[in-house]
Amino acid sequence: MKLSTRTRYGTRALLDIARHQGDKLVQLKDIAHRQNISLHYLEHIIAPLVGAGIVRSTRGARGGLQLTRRPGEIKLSEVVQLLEGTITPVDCVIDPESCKRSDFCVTREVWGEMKKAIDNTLKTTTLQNLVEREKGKEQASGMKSRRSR
Amino acid sequence: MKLSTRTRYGTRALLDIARHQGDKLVQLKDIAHRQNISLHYLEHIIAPLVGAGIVRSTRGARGGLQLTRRPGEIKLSEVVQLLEGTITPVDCVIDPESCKRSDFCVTREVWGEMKKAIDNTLKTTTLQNLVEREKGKEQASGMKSRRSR
DNA sequence: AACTAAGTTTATTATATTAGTCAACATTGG
DNA sequence: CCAATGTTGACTAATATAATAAACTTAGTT
Repeated sequence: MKLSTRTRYGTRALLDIARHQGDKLVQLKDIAHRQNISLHYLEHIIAPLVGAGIVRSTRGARGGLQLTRRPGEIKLSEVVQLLEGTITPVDCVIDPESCKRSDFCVTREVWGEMKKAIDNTLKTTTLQNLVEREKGKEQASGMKSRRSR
Repeated sequence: MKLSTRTRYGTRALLDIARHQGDKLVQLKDIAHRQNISLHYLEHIIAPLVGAGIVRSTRGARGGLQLTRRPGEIKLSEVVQLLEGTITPVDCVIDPESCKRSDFCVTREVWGEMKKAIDNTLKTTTLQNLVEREKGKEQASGMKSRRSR
């Protein structure tokens, strides 16, 4: 019952883009460095996000990545779907045909409820939420060690 | 993000015991047959449940298995914990030391909420709930095809 | 005591998934 | 053109999962 690193890294990469968006494009290289993820691996992770149109990539010098929608309009459920595929404790929950017992199996029902609980968490969180949390955290820790600006 | 078959088979095995408990002990062989699970594999799955004392096994002729508590007192969260270990989308949620970013990582918070949602589902379901659901289902399907008793 | 129906334990194997690396390639700004 | 940057596909290593097999132990039954 683990999320793959694809999903975890990918989510962090998107959050990183959201936070560093400005005039310039955000470069993979920099994301990799800031997030401490292998550049090569990150390339593979970003690919499906670009493919799905959640991220736009610009090649060549001064190229880089940018989000195509506002962070508040990107739900984690969508991100996870793209990187992890449909999340489910068991296949039969999304594909009853995959098990003969589906019709009468009650454990299947519980796993279905589990999936719903998960989906609900992801559906109600956007990249914007994450950005705000991060800002909040930075401020909180900054107040302890530094003088206020 | 899948549950292992251990957990799924194990849950079904417990449900099977709960439903077939009576004067006689429930035999592994019969569970394996009814649930369509390899006997050998089932042995491995039952072991930790016996070890944890949720199930008592009696050896020898006429031996078999029985629950040590009433089904209403066995939560799925406990069963899953024994078979799957602690369920978590990412290790850092239960062990902050496992990642340097734990202190300031906001994706970690979301995965934590996901875990909570999962735990909550499992905490609120008992074997007894499953037994009742199963009985309900059988009755419902019986009404269509058979005359009532 | 011998027999036998269980459950127990340990090894082994096959397969799938995941994580990660490497290298060649394509595009574009300057 | 050429240097910076993203794209793609092939490949590998490590790990986890699922399942099977076989030898072993225990405890009723006769």
